[in-house]
Amino acid sequence: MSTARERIVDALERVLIEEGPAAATLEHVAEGAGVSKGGLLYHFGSKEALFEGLLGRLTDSSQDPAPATDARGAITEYLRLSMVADDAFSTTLLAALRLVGAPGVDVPAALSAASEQWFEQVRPHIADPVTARLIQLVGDGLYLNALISAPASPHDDAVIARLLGEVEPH
Amino acid sequence: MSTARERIVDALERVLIEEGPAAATLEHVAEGAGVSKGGLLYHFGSKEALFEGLLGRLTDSSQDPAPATDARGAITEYLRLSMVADDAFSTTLLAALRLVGAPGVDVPAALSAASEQWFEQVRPHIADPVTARLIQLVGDGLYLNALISAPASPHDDAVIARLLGEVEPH
DNA sequence: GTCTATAATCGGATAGAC
DNA sequence: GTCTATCCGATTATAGAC
Repeated sequence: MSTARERIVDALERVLIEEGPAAATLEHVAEGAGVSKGGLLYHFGSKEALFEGLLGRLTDSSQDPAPATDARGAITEYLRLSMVADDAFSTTLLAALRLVGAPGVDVPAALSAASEQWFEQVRPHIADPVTARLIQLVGDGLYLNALISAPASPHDDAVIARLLGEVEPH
Repeated sequence: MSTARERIVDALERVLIEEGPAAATLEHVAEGAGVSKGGLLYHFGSKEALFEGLLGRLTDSSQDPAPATDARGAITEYLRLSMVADDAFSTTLLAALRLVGAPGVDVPAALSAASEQWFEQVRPHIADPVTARLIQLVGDGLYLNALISAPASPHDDAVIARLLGEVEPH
């Protein structure tokens, strides 16, 4: 059974992604979590603290250990998660992206650190640093597309295949 | 001399990028443009209309004709603008990115359309559609990095150089 | 730990003078 | 075209009961 704190952050993510930052009021988030505004404020003493709760989750889940496989597996998983963006980490990340510019919390710093941490799970598998950066940027590009709900391109799979070819030439 | 409407949208962009969406109140934007709240509301009848003013500018500037050069030149310019993000189009685009999720305006649709329009200036120079999509995704990745104020990687130049090599092999 | 008031502030929008 | 004054709803946060 999940704690009230977790349910509240879950609700915050949902509201941010589905209804936007303006809808992320204390009352509305509380309602989504099945508690009252007062109940929410017991767990998070202010709106700022609530947002920091989300950033804390972002930091935590970016440190989740990778299923540690071979290079192809790691890279495929990295890019495919950026593409479909339906796992826990992607959800938290996309929610945090909608918080960029919120007052009192340093969202960019948390996002930079988290995405860097997350990419550290693939980097060891790639010898060439330029190839590594290329793959990271493509992952970031896929997240930007998810942020603006852009449809996937029919060539995305081929792009991933080509990148895989670059780590295991010929 | 710029019109009042233009100065107001200029101020909106500045506030969105430097202080975030929450600071983009009618009064604060009006102050940045050197007019009163009432003055702003004469030009844009509501906050929604103000935001649509920004999206309109995004649509317009994404149709600016490219300086039409060769493939290398077009692609270099495309990626370098995404990287430094200090031109008019990038400023408008980064401001609009902070508006994602705002009520009453379809920011994702405007952003998708604009970024697609913008990329149309390079696509004709690239024969292979997979390479084209790869370059587009890298450009998007660079914009995401600009959105979260992430420092440029020392390998970004090499990434661009490699992509240029893919359109003119050997 | 969770709830129901209530206080205090802020933001969007209207009306009307100039 | 631009301003000031004002209204009204929404939102954050506090106080205190249960």
